[in-house]
This record gives sequence, structure tokens and C-alpha cells, in this order.
Amino acid sequence: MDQSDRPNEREREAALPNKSAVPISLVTIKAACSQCSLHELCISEGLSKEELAKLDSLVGARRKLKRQQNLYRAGDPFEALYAIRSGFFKTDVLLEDGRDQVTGFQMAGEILGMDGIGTEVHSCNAVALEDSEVCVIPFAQLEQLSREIQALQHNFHKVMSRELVRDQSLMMLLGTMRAEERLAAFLLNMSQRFTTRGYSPAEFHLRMTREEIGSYLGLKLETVSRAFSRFQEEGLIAVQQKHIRIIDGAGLKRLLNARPR
Amino acid sequence: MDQSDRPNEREREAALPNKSAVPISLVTIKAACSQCSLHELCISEGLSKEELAKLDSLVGARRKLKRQQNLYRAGDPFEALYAIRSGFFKTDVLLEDGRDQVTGFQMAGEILGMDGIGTEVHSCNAVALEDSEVCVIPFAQLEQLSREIQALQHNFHKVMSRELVRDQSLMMLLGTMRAEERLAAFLLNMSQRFTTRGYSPAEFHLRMTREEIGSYLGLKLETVSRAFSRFQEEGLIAVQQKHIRIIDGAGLKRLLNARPR
DNA sequence: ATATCGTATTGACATGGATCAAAGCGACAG
DNA sequence: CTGTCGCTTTGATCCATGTCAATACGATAT
Repeated sequence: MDQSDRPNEREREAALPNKSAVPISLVTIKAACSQCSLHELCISEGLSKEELAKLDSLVGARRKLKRQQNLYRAGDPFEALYAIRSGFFKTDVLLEDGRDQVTGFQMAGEILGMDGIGTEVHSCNAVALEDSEVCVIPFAQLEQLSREIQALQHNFHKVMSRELVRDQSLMMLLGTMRAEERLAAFLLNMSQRFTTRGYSPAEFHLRMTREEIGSYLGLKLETVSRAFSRFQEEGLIAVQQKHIRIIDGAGLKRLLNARPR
Repeated sequence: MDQSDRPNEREREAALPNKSAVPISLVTIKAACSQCSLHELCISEGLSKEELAKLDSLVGARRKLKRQQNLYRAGDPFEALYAIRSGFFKTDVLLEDGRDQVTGFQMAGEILGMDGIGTEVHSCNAVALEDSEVCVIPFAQLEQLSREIQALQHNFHKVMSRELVRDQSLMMLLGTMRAEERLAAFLLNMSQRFTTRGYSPAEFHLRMTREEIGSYLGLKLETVSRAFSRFQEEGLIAVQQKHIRIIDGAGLKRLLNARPR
């Protein structure tokens, strides 16, 4: 695989995507969008120097989370959005009867917490799936600043809208696809998002369990496991626990499109 | 049923929710949020007189759609949001292989088109399920005005966020519920939304086919039909084609919560 | 090394919903 | 009134995925 010039997913931890040379670990504790290597993925995208400076002064401290720690829980009062600086999260919703559903997996550069805007209360749980760090963006101040900075306002609207579109795809997946199609779509989506962040499109480490994947895809963990095994038998991927190598990406894509039923 | 003091869903057509006395048919063709009976449900909620006036001047003409007409299609350039003034819509997404999925049903007071903000292109189709009318809200101008009017900005953000939360519930439904639970959830949701608009919570007319309901709920039309029949046998509802009367709403709710698996 | 614990794999079987097929019903045109 | 068309209902069967259970694997601790 084309691993040579890309950081290995396995040991990357807080390492940077290769599009920047600034190591995160040396950056000050206070968030600084102006210096952030992710800012092309984030709401700071396309802002001028002065605008970035204003955003810097808005964005509060960073917050570190250990694996399995909650960033927020359903029912928590909503105060801020969170930009993921490093790490990996899941969001999930709990039903009274104990059933739950993972509604998304989020990685560096993505925004968490928008579910709380409408009701002032978070509607889902956000949990770190590995040690992670987020920038805290107090929402009232974000609204205020985005009244001053058109580009910021528009970026924010775009992020929310893209989230709506993402949800549409997931509904499509949950409503119309069979187990193997769902998993293929999931793997391709992961691959694509890792690629955007400068990692290998073909080899990555899943941070979530089979059960979490299953919950996200509306399947049982056994079905997920079987589908992985099947893909492996067919030479589409190599699986070793949470380590995935995509051997035949085109084959996975074919699984998605060639299902007339 | 508590029909006496509420308009009958069957014949209401363009009639108003009973919270207002202004008949729509007499209102000028140009949209006027300041006079709109729905404005408590819409982005104009809570604005002052002067702010409403500004919004009026922004909101473009209204647009009438006949049943089955598209408001927009996937791929259309995004220019405006649409506030539903009267009528009933569905949104759906098409896959290359012909499969499609209804992603939502929208009624008066709700906003359509937000899927297009992120990419400047609509990602789904919006189709009128009955003769309908929408207010056209040019988006660039909405952004501009919401930089001036804090309440407008916040309303808009709330609407988008609530849409995200709605999508979460649908994912939950598609990912974890069985056929009858899905349909019960659907009926209760419809009932609740009709209620908000001043109609009977217990009796309403569905504008969509069994197939569209099925597509929305991730089920086949036969399964939807069978579930309706089952509910009727059990005395939960009375169905006659598209006309639904909820007899035992509590029973429907029980179906939702009491399923430990 | 060995024990333990969470996670993953695999097999055997059960079942809910899909599929296929045939009527039934209501609205509308002629 | 009669025929047509789209939609809905209902029945018979099939199959993908869920369920239950056993085993395996890998990391960590002892």
C-alpha cells in the first residue's frame, strides 16, 4: 500500500496530518485557530489574518479527554460547540428502554455540539473513543462574531448544512442498504475522511468496536464481524482486529452501486 | 373525538390553523411575515415589528406548486430557502441504481432547502404532495439580514439544529426499531405536528402513499399496510385509506417504549 | 507462563420483514 | 353505469439478519 510517505495510522496518536509542519504538542494550551493545522477543515477556513485573530480571542481553552470520557451528555445544558483538535469521538442517543444508537463518528477538524442549539440542551452523548482534545467555542460569542464576520457566519452555516446532508446519507444507508453495502459504505467513508486528513486511504485503525459499528449501521455486531470476514475472503480488505487495509477499493464501490434491489 | 372545535383535516385544504382569523386567500401575493399566521412556527418568531418589516422586504414572492410538482431537485443550484405557507411536501434522495429514500415530510411553517447551503447545490428533491405555497427566502439576503438581527440569526440556527435532532430520531428509528414501532412513532409524530398547527391530534388525512411512508420508515409498502391493519385489529387506530383516526394514543406510545429488544 | 477480561469470530437455528402474486377498493373519464 | 388506473390489502413463501452459544484472540496483570 502507499504507506511510505504517510504517517502510519497505528502510531500517529496526536501527530499532525502531513499538510502542516507544526507539531500540535508544541502549540500553546490556549486554542489558536490562526496556528491550527486543521483550520482548512474547520470553521476558520478562508478567514483573513485579522478575522482569525478575533476568532482566536473567542475560542476558549482547549479541553483534553481521556478515552471513554464524555465531552457532554444528553440533557446537559448547551453552551458551546467543540472543534475536534485531535482524537476520535462517537455520538449516541439513548432510548428509555436501554436501546441506543450511535449517530456518528467524528474526527479531527469536525464540530461537535450543534444538536444543542435548538433546545439549549444536548440531545445526544459525545464520547471520546481515544484520548482527544477539543477547542471550546462558546456559542453565544460565536453567534456574535459571526454577525461581524461574514465568512465565519457562512462557514458555520456550511458546516451545519453538511451535517444535514451527512445525515441524509446515513438515512439512505439505514433505510435501503443491506448489511454488506452498509459496511462497504462505512469503510469507504472512513477511508475518504482519513485521506482528507492526510492519512493513508488504504490502511487505518478503527477506534470503535464491532458493536459500535453495528449500532451506527443498524446491524448486530455479529453481522458486522461476518461481513468483515466475507470481505476478507473475497480479497477486498485485510482485517486484523481493528486494523483495516483496503485491498480493492473499487470492489467495495461496486458493492454499493451494483445492487438493483 | 375532539373534533368539534377544530377544522376537519379532510376539507381544510388552504384553510388556516385556528389560531388566526386571517384567511390566506385574501392575503396579498407578496409574502408578508408580519401578517403570517404561521410566524410563531417560522424563522420570524419573536421578532419585533421593525425587524419583521425588514424580513418582509427580504422575503421574495410566494410560489405556488401543484400536487406532484418539484420545488427543487437534487443538483439544482441553491439560492433560497423556502418557508412552507400551506400544503405538504416530501424530500427524497435518489441513488444511481434507482433506489430512493424519503428523508422527510414537511408541513406548513417548516423550512425547506437547508441541504443546499453547504455545497451550493441541493442534495435532495422536494416535491409537493398536495397543492402548496411557499415563501421564497433568498439565502444570501437572509445571511445578511441575520447579521443585523440577532433574533433572526438565532431562530435560523435553531431551525437548523432542530433539523439535526429530527434526523437523529429518524436514525434511531431506522437503526433500532421494528416495523410496528416505526409506524407508531410515525403516527405519533404526525399527530403531534398537526396538533402544533391547530388541527385535531386524533384525526388526520395522510397526504402520502403507503410506499412513501414505507420509504421514509425503511419498510416495504406491504409491511406498512399490514401494520396499519394490525393496529386497527388491536383497536389502536381506525384506518380508511389515507384517513387516520387515533383511538388509543397511549397504546401507540406503549408500543414504542415497552420493547426491551 | 498463566489467569482474566473485553472483544471478535464462527456456527446453528429462528424469525421479521421482503418478495411475489392476487384481489379489492375508490376516484375519475367516458 | 362501466372501464381503467393507481393505490391498498391480504396471503404464501423465502431469505437476510437477528439470536443464542461456543470458542478464540490479544492485552494486561500476576
